[in-house]
Amino acid sequence: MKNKYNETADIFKAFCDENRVKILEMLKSGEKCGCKLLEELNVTQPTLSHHMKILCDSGIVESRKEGKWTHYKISTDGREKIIKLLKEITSTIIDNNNNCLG
Amino acid sequence: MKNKYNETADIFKAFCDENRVKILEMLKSGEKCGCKLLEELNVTQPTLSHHMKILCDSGIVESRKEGKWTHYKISTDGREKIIKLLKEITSTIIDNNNNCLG
DNA sequence: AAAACATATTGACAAATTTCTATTTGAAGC
DNA sequence: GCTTCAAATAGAAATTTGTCAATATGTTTT
Repeated sequence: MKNKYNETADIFKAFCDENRVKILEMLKSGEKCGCKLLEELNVTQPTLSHHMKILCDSGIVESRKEGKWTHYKISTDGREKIIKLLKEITSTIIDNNNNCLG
Repeated sequence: MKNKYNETADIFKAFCDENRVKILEMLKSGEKCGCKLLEELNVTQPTLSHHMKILCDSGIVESRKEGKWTHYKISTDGREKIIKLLKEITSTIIDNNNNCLG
């Protein structure tokens, strides 16, 4: 059964694997297709596909199909939501106003 | 071998377990001792101890020993660092200025 | 239609993580 | 010193996750 704690946990799973953090770094410079990402990672294609699914499901990455390619990029919208979520789950009654911590 | 990707991944592991998210929620209202947290979670004491170690190691929680009790609270400092880290690893060349998205 | 390429899915296995029981450490009170 | 309580550690079992090989799906090109 799914609950909000679980859903939050699943979102942050995007950031708790070494290869997924590497993928995010590769996407810093902009949109890239799967085959390009695959070249720079020491994993097989199905493994990459698995990681891309987790990244997309969490909302931090969005994909765009174009012919036989899938292009991935960091989602500005997803990013904002996740930053907001992190602020929420770590806020306290003393500092629960989701300040800009810069 | 440890690298920066790994270290980042370890930090976000704090947020990718249901029970740890619950613990953070319990700490929203302020400092609590381990035995208090234990009352509200359906886990054994060694399991709680394990989760508290992961939370403290990531920097999001800090502990204070007082007699036989250990008091835990969300670390304002750790929180700021992790929010900053999340912004960094999800920033792009278009939006790499770590804006306040709050 | 067939071949080539990019990606997704399936199923199996290995590694990591979560959880427990049992035990240990350390502090407080009798 | 002994008991009690809080927390940590060790070791084992169960579950989840990451990975691969094999295969399937879907698109483009010949």
